[in-house]
Amino acid sequence: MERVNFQEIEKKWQNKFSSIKLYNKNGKKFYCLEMFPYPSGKIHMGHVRNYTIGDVLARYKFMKGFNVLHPMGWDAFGLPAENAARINKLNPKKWTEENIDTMRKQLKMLGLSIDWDLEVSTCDESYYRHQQELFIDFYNLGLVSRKETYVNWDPVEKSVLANEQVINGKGWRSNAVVERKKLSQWFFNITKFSKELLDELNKLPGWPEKVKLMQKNWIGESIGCELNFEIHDRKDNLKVFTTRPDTIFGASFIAVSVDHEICKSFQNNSDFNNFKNECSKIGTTEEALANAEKLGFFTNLYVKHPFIKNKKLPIYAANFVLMDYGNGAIFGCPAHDQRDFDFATKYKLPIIRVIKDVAAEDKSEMKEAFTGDGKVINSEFLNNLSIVDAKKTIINKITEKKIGSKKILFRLKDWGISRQRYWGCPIPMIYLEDGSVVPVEKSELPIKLPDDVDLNSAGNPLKNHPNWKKTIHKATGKPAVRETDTLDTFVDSSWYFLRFCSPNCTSAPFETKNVNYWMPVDQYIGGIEHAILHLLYSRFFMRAINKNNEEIKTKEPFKNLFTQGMVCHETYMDSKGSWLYPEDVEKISQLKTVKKTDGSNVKVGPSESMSKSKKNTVDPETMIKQYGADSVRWFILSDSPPEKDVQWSDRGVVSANKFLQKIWNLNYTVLNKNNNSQNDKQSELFKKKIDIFIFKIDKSINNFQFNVAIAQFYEVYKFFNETIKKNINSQIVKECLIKIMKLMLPFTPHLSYECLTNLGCKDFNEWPIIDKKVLEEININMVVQINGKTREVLSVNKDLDERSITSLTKVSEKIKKYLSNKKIKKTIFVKNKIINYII
RNA sequence: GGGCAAGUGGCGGAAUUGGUAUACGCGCUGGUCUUAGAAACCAGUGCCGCAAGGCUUAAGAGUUCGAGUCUCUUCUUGCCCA
Repeated sequence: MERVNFQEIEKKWQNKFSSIKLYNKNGKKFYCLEMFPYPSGKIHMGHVRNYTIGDVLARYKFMKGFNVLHPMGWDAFGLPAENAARINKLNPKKWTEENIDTMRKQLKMLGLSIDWDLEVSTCDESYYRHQQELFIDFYNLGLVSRKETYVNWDPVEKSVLANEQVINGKGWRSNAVVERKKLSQWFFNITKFSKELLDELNKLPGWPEKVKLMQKNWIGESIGCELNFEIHDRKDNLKVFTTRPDTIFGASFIAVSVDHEICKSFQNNSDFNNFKNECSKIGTTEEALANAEKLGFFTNLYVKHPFIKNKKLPIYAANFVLMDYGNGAIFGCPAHDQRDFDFATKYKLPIIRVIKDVAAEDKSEMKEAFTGDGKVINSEFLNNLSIVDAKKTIINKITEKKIGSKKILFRLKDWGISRQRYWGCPIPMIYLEDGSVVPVEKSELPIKLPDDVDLNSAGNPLKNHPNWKKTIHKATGKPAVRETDTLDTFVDSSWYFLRFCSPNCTSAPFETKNVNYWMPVDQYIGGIEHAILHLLYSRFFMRAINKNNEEIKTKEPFKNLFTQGMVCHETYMDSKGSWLYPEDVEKISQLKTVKKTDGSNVKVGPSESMSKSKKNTVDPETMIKQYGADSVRWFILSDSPPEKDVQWSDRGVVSANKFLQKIWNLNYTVLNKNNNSQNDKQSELFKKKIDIFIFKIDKSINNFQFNVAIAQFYEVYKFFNETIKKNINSQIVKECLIKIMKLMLPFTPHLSYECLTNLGCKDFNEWPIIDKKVLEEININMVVQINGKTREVLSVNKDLDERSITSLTKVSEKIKKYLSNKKIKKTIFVKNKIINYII
């Protein structure tokens, strides 16, 4: 047996290329992009899977003649660098750059076809200066604003926390009780595009339905109307938003948020303040609101019902109405909204049914709100209408009476981009002495981050810096103060795909010509966890850039999206309840797993997504060193469909390695065989079968069914192995093997390069072309059924008609047995598939 | 609570989209080789049955000549939103 040293050939081929170019100048363009990584230290198996999928596709498209752009970069700003720098007492830039060097080296070990000459890093001045330019452009377009909002404030760290950094109401690091604090923040006005971002999801057939649905729900369009209620005995109105104007005749109260203007008169009322405090304890998530007991505070005020004379509705401040949705005021229709129902029951308010359930008899007393479809009742001019028609009618009436109008509300909020952090892109704005805020002149860009910051004190390091924020307003020469907040790192990743089109352009973020050539990204590949924010922000950015530069033709950045599954591994726990790394345990039998150090029993847990906290991780570099990059690539694609989770197993990678070893052996055998036989018939059949394999594998790759493609390679191997033993001309076997090694090239580039070189192949990068006619010529299997049950399979020529098939089945022993003395009532014949006799 | 997926051997999973269910891999069983093990190779492996044959895609019903695939009901699991 001829053995191959994978590490050796991988090194050899990796040394040949510093970066791999997949450009076919005359081919159609194909922009293949995987979500760029955060340089956290080392690559993990998730990266291996993501980038292997992308690499297979990029190499495949290149071999098919496409002009392929396949770049890589680093999402290099972010909080972990600041934390790591604080612990290790070094500069975040240094920490980040060291990680990038490590990870670039590791990615190269995987043999990815990346054009490293295009590499960008978002923490480089050469990148973020252009981001500052874009920020100023967006500002000038009216897409940036400054607003006061509530934030999670950590009083110890003196910093804003993201929602996920608040654990049980406490700061994740300081453990201090998080406060709600009103802060002035910068926003991108993404809501200006709400409608467009929602509607144009329809223009993305290449996106998973699931992701589109998630975005749709996130944007959350509600069509309803605004309605002004006249406050009784007062001159002013109360503006209410509702999605159910059809239930207006069932209204029995008004509920407003405790922050509503109307409540201001209760500022000094201790009962009200107690109530308000109670409300704030519930929290603000809608889940908490839905589950909490509905509480109200009666304001002693009433509104007039707009359609029922002399009817008054009481106004309550209620804990389930939020100020930041609609106008912070609703009308309550207890019969048809569960929250309103609960509230009305508690405060003994009338429950008036206005929608009749068509499917069921209405009982006299309601036990819960009815929210289904039905016909309108008890509603004067709306009676007997469907809900849809009633909505239209009532909105027209409201508009006619000039007491309101149709209104569409979105759940989507503007994108808050201010972060009180050091390691991010400085926001290029300055505060003048007169209190005004202006962008810096573009000629002053980049606004660089200082190197000498103190990360150990509480608060924003840039704000604490002795002189960084002090500057001069260029136009007036007067002193000014810089914005000390930095941009959310989602901003960095919202346009990096444009920068890749011209990464060295110094005069602008990108060259329009190049962007118009390469964009949109033809295939974007990444994790489902970015289904909403990153992808939505990027879609917003593309639209904003469109507004800024009318020559840009692309509106949707990602034409096709693929979301790969996670990499999972079993978990191991010792008798003390501590997690163990896979390399620290040994499987003795199916039932027994022990700790390597002391032989004690280990509890094996279910396979879960790899995470550092559960130590169920496997280090890619170790695996590559042990089995070779091609084996790791092969295994990560072989076991599961790429969109589903895959379970990492050592057995699996070992078997991948064994198979590639067999392929090497097969190459060796074929190279050393000399058979000059001229058995044309057998050779032709062999060639045809190989062509069919090529057709199938090509199709599987095209459909992202890499696991199926790999299964087919196993079949090809079996077929080759059997064939070699037969009397077939060696030259023909060799030609066919070259074709198969080319098909494997996107999966196992190193092995394929090496084998193809040995086989004397000159055109590595040309995908084998098959004779489509062979697909027609080859025999097919005809299934013969009696009463729908398969009784015989006949190998017959393609396209035989029913009569010829019948004459064949008549002589089949198996079929004769069933048909003797029976009358055939009916025959179903499907060409090239089945014939079914009903007896 | 709402929405969306998905349920196929001991396990990961195939199935040309309504036409041979269980491809391919793992594991397991037996064999060859070997002092032994590993590796490699050969054979077997859904269930019942000695066999002929019958049964089988979470459970149940329906449409159809024919259902893993379509429809309905139920159950279970996963994800997302609340």
